[in-house]
Amino acid sequence: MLDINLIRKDPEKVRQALLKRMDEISFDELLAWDAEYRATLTESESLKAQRNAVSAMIPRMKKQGEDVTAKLEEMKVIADRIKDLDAKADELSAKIKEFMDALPNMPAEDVVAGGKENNRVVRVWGEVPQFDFTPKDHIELAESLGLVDYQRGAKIGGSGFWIYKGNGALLEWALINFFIQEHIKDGYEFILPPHILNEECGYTAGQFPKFKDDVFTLNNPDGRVQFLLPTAETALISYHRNEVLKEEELPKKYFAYTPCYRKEAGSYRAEERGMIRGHQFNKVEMFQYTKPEDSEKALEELIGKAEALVQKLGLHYRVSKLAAKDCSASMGKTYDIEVWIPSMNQYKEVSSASNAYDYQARRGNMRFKRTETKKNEYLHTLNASGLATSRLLPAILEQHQQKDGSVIVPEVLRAIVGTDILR
RNA sequence: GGAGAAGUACCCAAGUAGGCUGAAGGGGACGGUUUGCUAAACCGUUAGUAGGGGAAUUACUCUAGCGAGGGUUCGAAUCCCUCCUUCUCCGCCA
Repeated sequence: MLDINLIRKDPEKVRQALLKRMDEISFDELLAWDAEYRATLTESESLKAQRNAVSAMIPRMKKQGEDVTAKLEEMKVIADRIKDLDAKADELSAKIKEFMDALPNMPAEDVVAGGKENNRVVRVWGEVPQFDFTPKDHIELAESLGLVDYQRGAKIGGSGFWIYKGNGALLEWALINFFIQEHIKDGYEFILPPHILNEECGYTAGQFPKFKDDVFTLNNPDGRVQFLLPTAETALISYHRNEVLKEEELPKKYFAYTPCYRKEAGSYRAEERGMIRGHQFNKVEMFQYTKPEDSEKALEELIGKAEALVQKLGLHYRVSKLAAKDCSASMGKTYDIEVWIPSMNQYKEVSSASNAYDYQARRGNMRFKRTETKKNEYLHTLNASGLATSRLLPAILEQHQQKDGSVIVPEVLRAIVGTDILR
């Protein structure tokens, strides 16, 4: 949610910012509704003031034995008028909210306009691995090493599901555990949230109402909206919903491990076989609530942490700064970490680090009390995957494969996997 | 799943034959007096917030607000309805 005051004050500035990610946007209608809304409110409130005054008089008049029937009649008319005005105000405010809800975040100053094609690679780490043999893709490796069972995954869950088994399960588990240990070392608090969330979580995150179709919704007979989280961010953003935090407890740093459940309707591509895109994947997610002045620095911290993890796994990757249209709607600035998948001859996202600024905080009414001014201000919220394990596994298998079809286990995972090499 | 009870400010808690109770009292916190220091005692402060009008960052003013949302009424913390949450008991269960 954007601050409507910004639009009132300087609609053109907001418009220009949004045009980086939208084809067209006009605030004329919104501003007209807004003006009418405020006029209606002013009238209704002054009538309420009158009503309150008279209502206070009535018992006193009664006490003195005066006749109040004329006053009662008069008030009846005012009460009706108030009802009408409030109904009109509610209607306008609903329209305004609907409009505001649908607006995406404003891209940061330094975020360029346009889509994917304008994403800019800001860093590359390591080199594209060269093989003196014909490398296998991760599906072949996973099956030949007995790590993943795609057939039975589809049998029990449907297409887009797979099963980790044996050393594959251990490897996945080791990744999750490795990340958990690293985040704890860095002072992030470990959270295991519910996987089924209520509607407000989706609204606060910015997935609702626009992107409702992307998530698995429970079929509740009473019509109550509950859905499977598409990322732990959706849970963590609501952790402090409707709260006012103390300035001295900021920044709040959390991380969570959850599977992520996504419909991914229509987004399959032939090349994205195996574990590149599924309906359920594992991810460890970092999250920060910060003061406004600290969020830029926090974003750099998050992307740095995520990169350090990929480095410790010895995987070649690059970092891209996304153009405005490629950022998700709630985010003002996003970096992606993309890891090299040899068989695809492509980089695939394993982490996305974003600053939502106060966009989500407004939706979820999350503030902190500034000690100096004693005023409440909106927090800034940031999230970063650290990391999506289900996409790392293909990268590890493919990048660390040997001529004989074995795979070298990254050193940091060996204690849990229990072996240096998978064969 | 069945049956009950409850949700009031930082915390505890009073408050229903509807009307100067936007809210008694206590605790805590903060400030002060006393004191060499601490404790104790005493005095004082402790709704904040959101929104509208207006000054247009600070006066002023109005509105809303007693879990949330509706309703009845001239007027609701108080009456009615729906929902949410918590607690207790029963059932089921990792």
